[in-house]
Amino acid sequence: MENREVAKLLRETAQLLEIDGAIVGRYRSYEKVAELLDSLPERIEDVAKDDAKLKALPGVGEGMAEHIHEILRTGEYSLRHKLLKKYQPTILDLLQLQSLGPKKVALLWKKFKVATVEGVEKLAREGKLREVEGFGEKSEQNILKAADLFKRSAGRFLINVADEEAQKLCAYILDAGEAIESVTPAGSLRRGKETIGDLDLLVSMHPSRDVQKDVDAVAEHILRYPAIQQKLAHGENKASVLLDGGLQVDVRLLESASFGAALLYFTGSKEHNVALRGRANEMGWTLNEYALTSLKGGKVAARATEQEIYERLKLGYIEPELRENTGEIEAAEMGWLPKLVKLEDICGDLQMHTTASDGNNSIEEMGEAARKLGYEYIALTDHSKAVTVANGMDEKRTLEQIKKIRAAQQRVEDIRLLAGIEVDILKDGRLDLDNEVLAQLDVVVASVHSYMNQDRAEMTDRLLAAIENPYTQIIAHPTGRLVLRRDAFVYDMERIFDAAKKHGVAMECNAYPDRLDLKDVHLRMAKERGVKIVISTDSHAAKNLTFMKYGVETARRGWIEKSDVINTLPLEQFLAALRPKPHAAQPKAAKRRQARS
DNA sequence: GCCGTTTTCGGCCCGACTGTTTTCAGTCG
Repeated sequence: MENREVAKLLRETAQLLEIDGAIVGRYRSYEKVAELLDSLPERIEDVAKDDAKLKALPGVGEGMAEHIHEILRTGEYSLRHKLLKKYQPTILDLLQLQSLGPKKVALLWKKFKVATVEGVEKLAREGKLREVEGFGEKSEQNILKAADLFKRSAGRFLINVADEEAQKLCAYILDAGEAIESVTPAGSLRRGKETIGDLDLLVSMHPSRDVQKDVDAVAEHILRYPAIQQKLAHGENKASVLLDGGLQVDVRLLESASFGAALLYFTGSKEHNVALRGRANEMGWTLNEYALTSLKGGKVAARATEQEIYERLKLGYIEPELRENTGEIEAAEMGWLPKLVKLEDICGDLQMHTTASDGNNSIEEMGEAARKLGYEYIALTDHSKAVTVANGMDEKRTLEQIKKIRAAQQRVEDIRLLAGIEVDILKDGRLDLDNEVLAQLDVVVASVHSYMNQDRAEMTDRLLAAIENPYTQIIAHPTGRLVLRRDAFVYDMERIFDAAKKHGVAMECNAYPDRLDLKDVHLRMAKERGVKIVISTDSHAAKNLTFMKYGVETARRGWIEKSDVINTLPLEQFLAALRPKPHAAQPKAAKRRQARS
């Protein structure tokens, strides 16, 4: 059983317990363990084999360990099952509705025995909800809106979608005038998370004689943004709107004096903030979105920048991508924070497609676009023949493509065009092209595009075979997942990483926003096992080359440093870092040196 | 249900906003 499946059962149990009226601590303990599992790099199934190891996890005691054992043994958790029977399996849907939380869901159940979105919607339409204490006419309207949204969208967006909306809206807000100091996206977008639920924008206002007047003017300007579908809320210093695409945006207006505290608070993650506040308390401070202040006397210690708040908490500056409470606070305390890889460290892009298979641009066009991004080299890696839908190349066409790339090199200056391939890993782990052809390529990227539902053992063997093939240099999008659309392949990742390390095969962090594969926790695992990483865009058009930034952000979330990523190396060093080809002719100079000695 | 160099019982992060109230509970992030 996968960690997220176990986490889901525990999280749902927490929600059901809260509806059931359990005391706050009891359901919090389930939530905490669910959060832990979501970020745990090891498989909980493996951890649980050793009961002492399981109980050593923070928040897992005698009782919780027993529950986890039960879930792993039976695939279900009896308390969750019992509660779902007591209510209805659909009752959890109601919590998805804005303005409905566990207390109100419990009330609705008590009064109407209702447990479906449709049921609540009907009651709201008939004006019956207002009979319940705590509900009124306005609540009915809100629930009707929320039910509508629930039906229309799952509610999460790919990072590039949110990023593009954020850039447009930030530029618009800046037009409001001189009162604005800066507009900064916070939240999960700033942390580089693979999907974004809603957008948090912080608008910092210059100090002035009448800040409130400025704030009101800016808020009015924001509410006139043309792409607003619906206004959700509008308070003294906050506006929430729904954009046409369905993305919710929360804009907060604040004075520049407390910008650091606000940025820290609204960047999150929630778990990171909780831990920081706990640490603040222990040190005699209290931390909120306005400032770090002393518990006694309320004296402000820091608020203008994140740096000074971390400093007062005796921590190094923690990059937003690390703020998930998965060890970054301890690392910051010890001075062990990684020096994360940056976009400008990247010297080349190692996976992209041209019109030879399913890309939209020619070799030259890709080369020219990459040169403009300042790269020193790229690998052109079209598909191999097994991917017929993508017009994959057979041996003959691959050899022709190599010639075309060599010829294009004559016409494109200031960037090295490496002849590559994205060769398919067949069902049994063999590669889709003959060794004689693979031997002539500069870069061999291998990946899975078929039989994605193989069981754990088969898929493990298949990938192991591919890694053991002496021509494989990079495994692309290693888990095959599609963000929001398809789950990752199931295989023994630790064995795969160990094999990759042993054979010098690099694992890709695919920067394409629909993939982001390897993902953050797997990258961290790979790094810990000493596996080389490459970050590539998998571009199918020249304009996709800019997706690199999402790959870099994902790598940063995985604690990846420049030295972990081989395409941060200049060309010659990069080529030397790739797995050496079998029987590769030694350079003449090396041969002479050998002869002399 | 977990946890503890103040605690083995009593607390579990904190504040704004909303919509309901007429002083506040619930939701949200």
